[in-house]
Order: sequence, then structure tokens, then C-alpha cells
Amino acid sequence: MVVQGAQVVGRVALLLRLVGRKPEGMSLAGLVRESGLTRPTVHRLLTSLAAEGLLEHDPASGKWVLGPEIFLLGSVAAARFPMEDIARPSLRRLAAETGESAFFSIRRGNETVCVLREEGSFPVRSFVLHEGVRFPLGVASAGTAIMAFLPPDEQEPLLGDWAAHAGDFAVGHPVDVVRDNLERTRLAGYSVNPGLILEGSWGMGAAVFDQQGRPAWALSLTGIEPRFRADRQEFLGKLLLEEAHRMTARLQGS
Amino acid sequence: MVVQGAQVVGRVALLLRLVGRKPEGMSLAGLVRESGLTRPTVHRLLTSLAAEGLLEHDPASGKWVLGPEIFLLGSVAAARFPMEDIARPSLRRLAAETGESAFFSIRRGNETVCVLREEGSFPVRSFVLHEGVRFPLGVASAGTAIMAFLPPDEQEPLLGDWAAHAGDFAVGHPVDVVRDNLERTRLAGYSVNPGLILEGSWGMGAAVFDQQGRPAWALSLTGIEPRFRADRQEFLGKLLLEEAHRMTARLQGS
DNA sequence: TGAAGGGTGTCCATATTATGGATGAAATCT
DNA sequence: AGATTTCATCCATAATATGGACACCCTTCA
Repeated sequence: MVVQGAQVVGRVALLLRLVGRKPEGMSLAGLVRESGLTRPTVHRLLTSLAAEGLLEHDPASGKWVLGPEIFLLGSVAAARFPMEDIARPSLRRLAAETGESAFFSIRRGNETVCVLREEGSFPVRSFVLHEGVRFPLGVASAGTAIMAFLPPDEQEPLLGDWAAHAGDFAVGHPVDVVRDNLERTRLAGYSVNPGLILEGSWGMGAAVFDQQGRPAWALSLTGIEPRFRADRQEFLGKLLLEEAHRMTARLQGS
Repeated sequence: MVVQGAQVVGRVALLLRLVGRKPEGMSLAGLVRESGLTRPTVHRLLTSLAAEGLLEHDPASGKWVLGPEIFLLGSVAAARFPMEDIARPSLRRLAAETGESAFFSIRRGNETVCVLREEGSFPVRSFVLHEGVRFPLGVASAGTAIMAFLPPDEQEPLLGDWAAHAGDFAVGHPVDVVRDNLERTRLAGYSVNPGLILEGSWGMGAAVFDQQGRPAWALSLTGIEPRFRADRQEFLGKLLLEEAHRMTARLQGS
């Protein structure tokens, strides 16, 4: 371990992230399974976190959900991350013009986290992606769009130990397919996920760049395969790039 | 300690709360002072929290601020606490009609936490209250409005050991003054803070009630003493109660 | 210029604290 | 009514967080 005396902090953060992935909450057993910790430990930490208001235990469902303190701290933190104000208009336009659902994701370490969603009008919608969901970089259209524009020395470690990085997604995302996808993303400017996570559930994404010119966020669209055929991809890609550029410009300005 | 194995969790939560009180961040020394923990411990926990993205260390100022993970978790938690959508319109109207700054605070345990602010047009403004600030119940107009409508058996423990509950505020808020203030709040429906926290900085508040009829939130206005003279208090109080009722009704409905 | 003061970062022996195997209760399914 | 899954708690153990001590870097002031 790099940082001393960090074990509990790491575990607490892990549990918070796991709970945060599911807005409807997670059961103790589920958290034990996904965290790899023992049940007494998870139970004790959850109870302590709930006592502090960082989590809540819904007695009806038995699920653990994020608590009021997280909400309060989040409201304060949001002042430093004014994403909502900047991203929402772009999401609205994307959803309106395409009919698909539009998403805004943030890079966080070697993952992307979905933070905002705008439902499209098209009556068949995928719920693979929603607020709080995390994917390893290189998986899903947002993570592919971001990873494609990272400097090579940041990409290589991930691709080099792909199985460790991608975890459960490694089976559906062989490393050579991902490499290929990244290359095509660099050429087109936007990424396409041809149903790799869930068959028939497609997505396209474009990266948004921070003041240092690094890909830190992504806009993406999801929908069913027939809506992402080759002819329409160009149209959707153009829209995504347009909005991504607009956001990048606004973020450079401030 | 009631919960076993909770020491670190409690300390972590304490540090997060302390950092969250100051959107501009806090120094290590400040956190050591306010937490009562030793410096190595605080330093180690802060470093660990930063490694998890729950905090960030601004190398320029040396201050610690809330990190991206808190923001991300907060965005997910916000779905369960849709306060912004409901409170913002009321705040806007209050600020527009009175010219004072309007605030929305949440009860959290035996404290109130300010979550939303809407600046008024009046050119002299107080910055005692801002997002993230916490007061013990019974202190400041929001906390008084909430406490006044709690069942007596929840008020008494706090008033009974007032010094412990109010902490540093106990000197400016003698318990009999607070008792009197609570009584007057119950009669009028709204609370008045006649510059008890900072001389000349006045405030008025009204409680918003949850589905169980418990005072869980509060709207409040702050400004300088001349703007809160007796004749204007009635006008401001009426507006506050109007908006508080409106919010209560909306929250009952859902 | 150099000593004092206030701040930050790190080490490591110590014992306090978190750990998790084990057990039992409770709920849910078959 | 037994089987299976999930949740809650105990407590001896050792792994872990602890904090006194030290090193360092500023700025201030005599």
C-alpha cells in the first residue's frame, strides 16, 4: 500500500462507490460480493457510515443507499464542479435532435462515471447507462472517446494489463478489439460502441477537453442497433462533436 | 462508542464535514485545531482521503477541499433529495421581492446545514451564512424556526445541556434568550435572529415540514439590522411563511 | 544573519483498534 | 417443515492506526 494507515479509508471509499453505482441501493450481500470483503467487516463499516449519515439503511427493502451527508457534502463540492450548468443544454439539444438518450460522463482515475442523463423521445431505451454507473476506460462509448485521446503513456499501462483493468468486461472486450476501436475513434473524432456491453445496445461518444487539453469528460448517446447504422452514424457523430466542441470552448474560456 | 469498529469512520466523517464547511478549503493546521485530533493522524487521513478522490489538496494554497468523488456521489444522492428543484423557485421569489439574500437549510441531526443561496439585490450583504455552513439547532434563524416546531421531548435534551449543544455559540446565545426566541417563533410562525451571531447581521426564517409533519428544512433571509425593523418584519415573515407553506404542500403531495 | 515561530511532511515502536471465523437468528423459498 | 439465503453479533487475535518525536521549509523580526 502506498499511503500508510489507509486501509479503512480505502474500504470506506470502495463501499461508498459501490453503493453510489445503484441509486436504488444495494444489499449487504451484494456489497460483500462486489467488495471482496468479509461480511462482518462490510456490515460494521456500513453501520458506522450510516451512523454518520453518509449512508442510510432502508429498513423496508434492506438496501443501503447514499445518505444525507453525502448529499450535503455534494452540494458544497458541486460549486467546484459546475458541470450541470454547462452540460445540460448540450444534453437537451442532443436528445431533442436525435431522439436517443444523451449522457454526460466524467473521467475519474481509470474509470468514467455517468453523472447526467437526458432521456430521448424514442420509445425503446436502454438502461445500461444511468447516473452513478462506472466503466473502466476503454469500455462504453464515453470511456472509449476519452481513452482514445489520452497520451499513449497513459493508455499503454491499461492495455498492457487489460484483464486487470477491464475486470468483468474483459470477456466481451478483447484487447485487440479495444485497440482497434480506439484507433478508429482517433480517426473519426467520435467513438462507437457496437453493442459490446449488451447485444443490440449501441452507443456513440465524443470527448470534452479541459483547460490543459486533456480529455476529462464525454458526451454520449445510447440506443438500439437499428438507430446506429452506418448512414446515421455520421449524422450523430457530427452532432456529438459539435456539442463537445462547444463545451470544450466554454470550459477553456472560464 | 455505540457502534463498534467505528473510530476511523467517525474521524473521516468529521474531517469531511469540517472541510465541507469551507468551500474555499481548510489547512491542515485548521483541521487539526477544529477536529481535536493529532496532526499526524489528520495528515494521514487527509492523504488517504485525497488518494481516494474524496478530497483534493490544492498545492498552491495548501488547502484541502472536497474532491471529485464527493461531487460524483453527491450527484447520485441528489436524486433522493430533490431539494434544489423544489426550493430554488421559492428562493428566487424571496430574493426578488425582498432584495435580501435568501437561503435554504436542511436539518441534519442536531444541526442545520445551509445548502442553497440566492443573492439579493441589496448592496450590503452578510456572508455569515453560505453553502456548507452548519449551526446547532436553535442558533440562527433557520435553526430556530426548525427547533421551535420540534416535539418538546426533542427540544429539552438540547436546552437541558445547552452549553454542550451550542458549543462556541453558547456565549452569544444564553439559554433563556433561546427559549424566549423559540416561544416567540411558535407564536409568530417565523423566527427572528436579532444579530446574535454577528452584531448588525439579522435574519428571519420559516420551517418547511416533511410528509410526517416534522420540521426538516427552513427558508431564511439575512441582511442588516435597518432592513429588519419591526414594521418590515411582518412583511418579510408573511412572505417566508407563504413560501414555506408552498414548499410544504409540494412535499406533502409527492 | 540567525533565531524564533508556525506550518507541513514522515518515521516507527506501541497498543489500540479493526478484523473475520464462528455461531445463531430471521426471513424466504421449495 | 426442511432447505437456503441473508442478516446480525460475539470475541480472541493480530493487523492496523496511532501519535510522540524529528526534519524541513517558510516568513518574520531583532
